[in-house]
Amino acid sequence: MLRTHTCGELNISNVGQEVTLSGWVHNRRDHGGIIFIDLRDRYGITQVKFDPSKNKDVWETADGLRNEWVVSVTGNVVSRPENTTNQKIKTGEIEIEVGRIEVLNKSKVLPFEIKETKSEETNEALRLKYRFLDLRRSELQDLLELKDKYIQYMRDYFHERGFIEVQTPILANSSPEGARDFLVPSRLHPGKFYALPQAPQQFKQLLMVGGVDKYFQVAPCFRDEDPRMDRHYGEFYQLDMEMSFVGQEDVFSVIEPLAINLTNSFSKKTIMNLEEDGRIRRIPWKEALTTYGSDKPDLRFGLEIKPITELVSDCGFAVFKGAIEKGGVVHALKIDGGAEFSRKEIDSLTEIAKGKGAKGLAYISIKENEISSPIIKFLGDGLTGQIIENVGAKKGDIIFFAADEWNTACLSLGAVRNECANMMGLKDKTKAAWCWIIDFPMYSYSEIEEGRIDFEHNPFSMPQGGLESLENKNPLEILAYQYDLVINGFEALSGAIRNHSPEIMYKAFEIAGYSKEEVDVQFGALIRAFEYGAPPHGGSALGLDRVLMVLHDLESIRDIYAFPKDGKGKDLMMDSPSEIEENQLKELYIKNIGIIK
RNA sequence: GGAUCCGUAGCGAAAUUGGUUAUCGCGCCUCCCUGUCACGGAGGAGACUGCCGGUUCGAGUCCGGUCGGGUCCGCCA
Repeated sequence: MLRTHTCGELNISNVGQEVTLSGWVHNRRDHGGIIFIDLRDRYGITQVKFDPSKNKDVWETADGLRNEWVVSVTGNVVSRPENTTNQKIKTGEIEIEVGRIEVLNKSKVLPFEIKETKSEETNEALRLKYRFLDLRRSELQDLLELKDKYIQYMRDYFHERGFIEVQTPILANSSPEGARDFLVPSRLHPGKFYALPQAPQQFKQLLMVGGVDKYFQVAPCFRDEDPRMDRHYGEFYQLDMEMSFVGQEDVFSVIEPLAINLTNSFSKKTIMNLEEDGRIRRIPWKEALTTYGSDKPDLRFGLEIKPITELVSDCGFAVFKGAIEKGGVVHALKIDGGAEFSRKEIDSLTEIAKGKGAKGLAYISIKENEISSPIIKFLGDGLTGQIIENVGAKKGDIIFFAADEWNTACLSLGAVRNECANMMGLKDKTKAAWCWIIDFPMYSYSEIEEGRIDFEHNPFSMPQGGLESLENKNPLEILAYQYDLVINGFEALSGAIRNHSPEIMYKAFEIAGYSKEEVDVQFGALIRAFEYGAPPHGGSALGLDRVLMVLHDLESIRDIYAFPKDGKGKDLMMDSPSEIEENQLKELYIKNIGIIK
């Protein structure tokens, strides 16, 4: 018998029973005579004691134990003497008087301490190399359990609503749009390759054509792009879903309660910012960019941006005037209490604005006794006063300005807004601010090729107004039934009502410069399927690792993977990626693997 | 591809800004200790200060390069 109970469950009601516990030696306290061991497993810690006067042999074994050895002990549960209970642990009222002990395995001295330390206090590369030790921390165990609970909740949620979970292929096709693919050489078809799916996008749409009208999947997705703090390298999971015969609001009505329930059930955050009817706020993409300078705004704080193009259209400041004459805009961002920013802080904000393409960062700082600004002399006192009044600034505030093309003005002030919130501590960790971003544009100008038009987000979305819009409107003004769900400045979910009509599909691609033949080659399966009675459909994909990270304020998305890759895409524990044998390549009909520098 | 920060015993940090033998806590080893729970006490081992080069009478400290790691930009339909 390796165990009859776990180390977390015994209490005063078990006194008198003989039990067997198995686990790791968490800590050992040797008093010369009596020895205490804290025995640990996933469920908790129980103190076991060894008294030399009662059982010398067992005591001698205990004398030789070291941290992280694995032992099994059998003994009686006894209540602790008065004044020796430990309130800090669940089992602190009792202890085990050991009658029999077996050492199940020994352990080398650990490369880092897991007892009484927080994971972030240890070098992360070392933690990742010894992930199996890091996982022994209750911190990480709790996160694995939490993730399990989220996934369980999601699965139940969708099943209750008539969805079925369907597995889509992992060996799929390379897709021309989007992220870099992971390629898998085919042995049966020399010279051809599979690709790991970046998302089950096309498969789930094909399921809709196949009559599976409510699909979901906890879906693995693979993208070969550089990682970030909120983006795990290579592989991640999405809660993917798709429904037939729905419009945008139908999808929202499935997702909204889920987002709200997950927040309330599993996180300590309070949801703020809901509409009066309890719905999550919907913000058109254009408004989000203008007002918050981002398509994933953090709405835990205000700091709204205001266009003042008309107010300053005739001013004497060449930078403002020049931008407006070229068709650009002037936006103003008031930071309450920002007049206290130092020169150095303003310089660093300027760098942030420049990083988003701004040429500089003009400001008006309203100090106690004076207005300090490098641009007042150009604006004049009168216009300065009007601007201050227009943006509602008061003593102690600072106003930042962006004068540029609309896009650059938005994004640069958005970055400044975000950094100011950091500097002023406005990102309240106890709050969760969800919002929908809707009405994404269908197209935008290509950044690669001057004058060319590209899909702004993805080619599968239905343009608002359908074929008529595509035929009659300026492509840059066509909106898509495309939406994101945002929490605290992070994109949690992305989705769309899809384009299910071959005719509209060809036209949409034609505008982005694809011929009918190219569409047939690259998206042949989908188009062909749509020719056989595709139902209208739409759905979404939620980045579940990222949502957990945000709702639980984790330092890194790596924390919620049992075995994460490091920031360079390596698994330090398994030492992958690794070199392979020559004959493995041969089997795949691949020769001359050389690195092109 | 670019920017930026970091690298000192097994782990976490310090070294008075270029000055003796590189310090402290935890961990490890030995001994003592019968009610602790981050037990306590005494002693001990353990470092080519990431690596290579330079400046200097003298470098953990300054400079150049390189390797490794974190974060950000690009990228992520």
